[in-house]
Amino acid sequence: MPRLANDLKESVKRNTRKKLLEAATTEFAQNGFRGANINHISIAAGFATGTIYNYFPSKRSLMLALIDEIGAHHTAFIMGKVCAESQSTERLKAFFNAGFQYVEEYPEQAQVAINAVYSFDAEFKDRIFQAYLGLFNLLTEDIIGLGLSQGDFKPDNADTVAAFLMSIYLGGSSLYSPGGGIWFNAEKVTNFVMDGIRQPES
Amino acid sequence: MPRLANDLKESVKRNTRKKLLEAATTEFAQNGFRGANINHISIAAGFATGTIYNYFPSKRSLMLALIDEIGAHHTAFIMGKVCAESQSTERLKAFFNAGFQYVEEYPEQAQVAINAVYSFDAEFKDRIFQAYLGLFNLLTEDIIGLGLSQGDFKPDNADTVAAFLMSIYLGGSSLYSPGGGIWFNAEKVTNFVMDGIRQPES
Amino acid sequence: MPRLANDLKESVKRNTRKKLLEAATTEFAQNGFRGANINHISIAAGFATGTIYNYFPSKRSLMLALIDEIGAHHTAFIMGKVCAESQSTERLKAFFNAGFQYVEEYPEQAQVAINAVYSFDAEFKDRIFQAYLGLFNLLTEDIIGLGLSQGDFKPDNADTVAAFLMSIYLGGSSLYSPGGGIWFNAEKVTNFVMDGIRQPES
Amino acid sequence: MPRLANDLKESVKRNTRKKLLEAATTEFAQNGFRGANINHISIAAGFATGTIYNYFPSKRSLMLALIDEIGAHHTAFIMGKVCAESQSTERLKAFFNAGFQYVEEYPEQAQVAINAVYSFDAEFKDRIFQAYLGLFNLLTEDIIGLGLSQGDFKPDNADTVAAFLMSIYLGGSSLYSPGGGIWFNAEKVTNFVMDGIRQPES
DNA sequence: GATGAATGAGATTTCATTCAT
DNA sequence: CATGAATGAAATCTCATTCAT
Repeated sequence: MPRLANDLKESVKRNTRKKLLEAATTEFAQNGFRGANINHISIAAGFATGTIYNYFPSKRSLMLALIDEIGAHHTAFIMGKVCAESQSTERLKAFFNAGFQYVEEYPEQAQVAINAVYSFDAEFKDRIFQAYLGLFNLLTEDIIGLGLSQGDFKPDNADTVAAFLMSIYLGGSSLYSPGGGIWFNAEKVTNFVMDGIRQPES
Repeated sequence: MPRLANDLKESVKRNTRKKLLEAATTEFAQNGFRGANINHISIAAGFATGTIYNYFPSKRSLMLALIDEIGAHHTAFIMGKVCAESQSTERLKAFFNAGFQYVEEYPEQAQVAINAVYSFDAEFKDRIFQAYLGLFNLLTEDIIGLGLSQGDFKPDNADTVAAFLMSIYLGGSSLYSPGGGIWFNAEKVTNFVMDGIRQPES
Repeated sequence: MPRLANDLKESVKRNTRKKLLEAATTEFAQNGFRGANINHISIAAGFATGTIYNYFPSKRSLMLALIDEIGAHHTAFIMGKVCAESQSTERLKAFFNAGFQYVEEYPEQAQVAINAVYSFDAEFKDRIFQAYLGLFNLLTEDIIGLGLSQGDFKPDNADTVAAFLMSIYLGGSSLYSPGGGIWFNAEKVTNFVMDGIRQPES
Repeated sequence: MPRLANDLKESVKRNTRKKLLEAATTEFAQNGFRGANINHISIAAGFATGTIYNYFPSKRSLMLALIDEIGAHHTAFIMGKVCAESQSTERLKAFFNAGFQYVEEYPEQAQVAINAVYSFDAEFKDRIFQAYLGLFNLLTEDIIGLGLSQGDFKPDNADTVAAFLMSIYLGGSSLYSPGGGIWFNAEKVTNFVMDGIRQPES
């Protein structure tokens, strides 16, 4: 077979997979895993009902793939903005800024991620934690760890602080409702948090 | 019909309803609303499948009733401990203490409440916010408002602060896993929060 | 609950189960396991599609239950006629007579049993062998064993002869086609077989 | 187009068809007609899913072609060995010998043939009987007929005896399990049968 | 009021077949 | 002629709800 034909097919497949994942994001965000209808996803993506099974062997595996996809996307989004800063304080601010911005720009992806975190399904929970390990490490090492070593933050266990900050991010994101904005803005949250962890100037 | 017989009947009905709600709590906590099986609930409560429909016209209305029940219970539990204190700072501490204690003592109720908060179902979301209005008011008026008027807390919008504190409570509770305890304890959270909202002594 | 109401319900259930198994026999006989349609079975039995799942948790378990049922029925049918005779030769004749008679009277049950024997499904194969163990023992002990001890049959390994006779029965039954009768009759088969296993008179 | 190119094309097509039939044999043997997956067959044969439809218009027609193929092969295999003998008794022995040998050497082909015999599908049943007509005739005329005319066999209706022998062959073959050999060997079966049909020496 | 057998719409998944490249 | 992505009808199974007893 000619090289071009092969390339074309690969690109068609990539495109179809992308469309399916996009449609799945919307469906899962609106209806949750159990409420989502696989056939609707295929149709919404512009295909016949069966097509999705050429790409994902089951509804469950589609969800897992989506978790991976979103975790990577979300992490990369925040990581990019955080790493542009060099001061720990600025990085923390960037973390919440980028984090809340992600929720506003990609509300459906955020919703799916939250679904997974609060899922009754152990596999989903495991997978989402895996998918966000990079983000957790970013927080632990490149923000809190840096702040501790730079003397910007009060001495404390980095993991505990990270868990706390993640839960603040999670709690804040959960309260986001499209159109209504987030109840409290990133600036405020950052200031608040900074008050709690800042090393008092002596 | 004699008065006593009527009373007995009423008491039997109340008891049946209570058992059904208890079984529903467990089922909903473990499987979520969509995953819950109405017939299993009835059986687990010690009745036949149809019995539940003598008390609740539908699965949905059962869920709504459960949300009301849990909201009232949860609010009363925290309110009792908070109002035993008179200082705003102590009240705030009591809020987180009682709050996390509730999650540990009634993990299934807490799980159902969290499910409802993160539900895709607008009606559930509305209802849970209604059910927790009392708790929100407690926070806004009897803790933060008091702290502001007592000069313990930095001037700020009470609602925003309340939303922030609720989201911290929510985030913390969500991370609770039975046996593992809560990732960060009430004391730590309270201290942290206090650092953020305390009026600096002049 | 009154005793009578309970009895009534039990009898209703037994009746429903029986109707479902009857309909299943016809459907499986005509279409095989894979070709059979569970919904058609329920409808043919006079119920809604879901009813069958109140009695059998899956299509597979329905098949297994049917195999058990047919095996017991088939074995009892032949055993009754065989044990009415006391001479080994007469018993052998009765075996083929009753065996072919069963195929003619219950062609669908026979077809389902044959399906199971030739199934690609290891579980079905195992189960049908279990279900016919009694018949195999009847042949081995109460016919061949008896014939050997009575000196009617040529000395040989009883199990091997039993397997051979079973395969003759199976082969003969398989060739049965409704309306066309069996290609060769029981008398002929018995005589034939007798020639092969009879102890020559000295 | 040059002659040679045409020949080449023809040979390629024959080869492709052969590979497809081989893969189909394995798939049908393992999973039966309904359980077989057409796409798997194409892939297993080393082609794309669609290729099989360039050779067979449907799954059903593939099965029918396979039945023809196997019938012819099976018949030729046995016929060759039988016709090497001239005595009816030796031919009968050769029939069972070759028959059981075929089952051992070509277990998948044998399995497909047996499937077809016991199929619920009238068309498959008809076709397999057509495909084995030659073998049946061989038995009727060149073995039993010969035995009768040579005075080796007891007078009887040749067709009935043939049907009986076929059913013995079928029963024996069905009991074959790879590795375990056939429950009773050709020698034994032949002796057994000979006892039944031999003309007693006067 | 309690019972539990029956209901049937709806969901996931399979796979023979098509057809544009 | 080969390819393989796409198709969509059909099948199994679930379960909230009903209703006669």
